[in-house]
Amino acid sequence: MQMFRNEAIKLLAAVLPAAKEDLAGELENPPAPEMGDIAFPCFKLAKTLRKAPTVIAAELKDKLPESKLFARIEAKGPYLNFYCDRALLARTTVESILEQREAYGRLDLGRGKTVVIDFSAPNIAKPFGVGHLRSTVIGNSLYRLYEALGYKCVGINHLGDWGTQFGKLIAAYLRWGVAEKMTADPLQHLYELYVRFHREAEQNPALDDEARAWFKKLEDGDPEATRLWRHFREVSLADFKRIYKILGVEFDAYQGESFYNEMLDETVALVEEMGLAQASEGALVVDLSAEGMPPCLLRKQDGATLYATRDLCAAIYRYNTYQFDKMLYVVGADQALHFRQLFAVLKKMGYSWADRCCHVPFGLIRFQDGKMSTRQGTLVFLEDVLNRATELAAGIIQEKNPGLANKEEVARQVGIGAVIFGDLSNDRIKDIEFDWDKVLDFSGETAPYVQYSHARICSILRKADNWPQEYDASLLTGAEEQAVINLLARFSDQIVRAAETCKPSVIARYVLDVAAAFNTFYHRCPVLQAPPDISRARLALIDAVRQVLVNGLWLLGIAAPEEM
RNA sequence: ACGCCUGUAGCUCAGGGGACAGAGCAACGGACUUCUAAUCCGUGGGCCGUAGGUUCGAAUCCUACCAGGCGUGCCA
Repeated sequence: MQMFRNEAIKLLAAVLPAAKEDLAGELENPPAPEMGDIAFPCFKLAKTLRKAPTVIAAELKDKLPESKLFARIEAKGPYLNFYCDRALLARTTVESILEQREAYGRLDLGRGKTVVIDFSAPNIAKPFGVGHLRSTVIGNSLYRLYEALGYKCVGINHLGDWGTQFGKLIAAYLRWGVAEKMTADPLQHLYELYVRFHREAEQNPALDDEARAWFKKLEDGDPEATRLWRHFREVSLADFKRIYKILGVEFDAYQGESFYNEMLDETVALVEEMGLAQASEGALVVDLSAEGMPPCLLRKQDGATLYATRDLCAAIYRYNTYQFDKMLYVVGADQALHFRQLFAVLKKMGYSWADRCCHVPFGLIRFQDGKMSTRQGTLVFLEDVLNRATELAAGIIQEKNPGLANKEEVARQVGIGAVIFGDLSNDRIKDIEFDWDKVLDFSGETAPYVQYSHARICSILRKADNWPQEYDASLLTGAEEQAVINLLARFSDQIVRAAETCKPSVIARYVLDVAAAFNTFYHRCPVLQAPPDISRARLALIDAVRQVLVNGLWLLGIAAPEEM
């Protein structure tokens, strides 16, 4: 498609005074196939040329030189519409997909550049809830998107393995902990203790002081506190890794908050040396009133550090380690102010790379009755969601395709794919109301819909076993075929847009569009029963669709089973 | 009180200056001797939160207001 766009720009530049780059920005995608493949609106020329846009479009049509890339170029009202040579578009698109395979859609815009992605970051000693799924799957998808554009990616899991909550947990464990439960199901027990702590602290505020004291002890290296912390961390991490394996998510580094403990004093000292820190109400803060923000707290009254301190330290450490060209923080929108403060402090410290740091916010998952809360014990465990989705998928397979060879594996892929897709298919900034019915709905705009389309293609290709792989894609000129090809040709554009906006939903929507166009084609155009030359061309086309679906689902972190 | 985000079909959401505003779900009506019906085709359904403004052109940009969510120094 880029080839056709460049040609259109070349033609226009030959008859218009405008620069090629400006023309490139003007080109649009027509809303309907009858209107061609590339459109050039003439409104803006009306002023400089002092003519009506419709007149300009008509005149341009007559003036434009011939091009063998376009079947025709027509003026439709104020638009100049370019109609690609359909046979040529079909050939170049299908052939390049089948040549490039897994690499189709990839670009090298980011060659030599590094992007650090901070994502998932679950809190140690708390179960992995559906809330943490968002950061995990969005971050994982962004990792793959940037990688597809040629960037070197560094995925960091900034585990919440330090902070006041450990004081609470230690206090709670020492009061109410039961060793047998801790051995049997450590995460469940820790969760119960955490919930109980918050419930009892409401009646008994002295508990909070006790927790703060334990955290201070932990920071000061108290052996008892350290031993418990280490144990909590160990059992949690083992559990998280199990879930990441189920989700197919990997990290280049697990550098949690505790990782920076030894560097904290140094960082705070640096801020102080720069004269940016000041005492306020017993705490140490960086004043940000000039930036119109509340101050950023670096030390509490008792001298203990805060979240912001460690994030500041982490940012500096990461720049020194990776010299990133971009750093993405995939963290909930409720922390927007924190990141604005963090970036403002970095800027005050004179780090020019502060502008390369970017908060990628997302909306909260909540219930009808409000926000999900670990403290109140209203958490929905991710694993329960994944298991129920998998069971449901297994049930449907049993009903529709009982002879399927690796049922459990496919049920996992479909169930988990549905959960991931449900999270990625809408704009990340929007809040999600958690609804079991919706999570467990496998029809319509869902991963199973896309996976099913893929499986259907695989089924046809299996039946066409040993087809000669010789085809003439220029025969693919039917409306359904062209609709599919038009989408396939625009895959790279969507990857770029998804990465630029940090919105995996762009790819999710795209993959749905491709699947929908394929399904329409499937119902109207026989593949195996068509005349031999058409049949071969259509086999090539559906193989291309299959490849784009696989590549697209990969970018979302979703598997594409060949049968389901 | 202030700041940020969101408001589009009954429900969940696409579209984020350009050609008649689109899907899915739900409802109703059709299509499985034919490549997997987790599918497809069709019908109905809209002051794009409200009011102004910018523009040749606004669901899209600006302002104000309304509604909801989130946040606003010792949680993360």
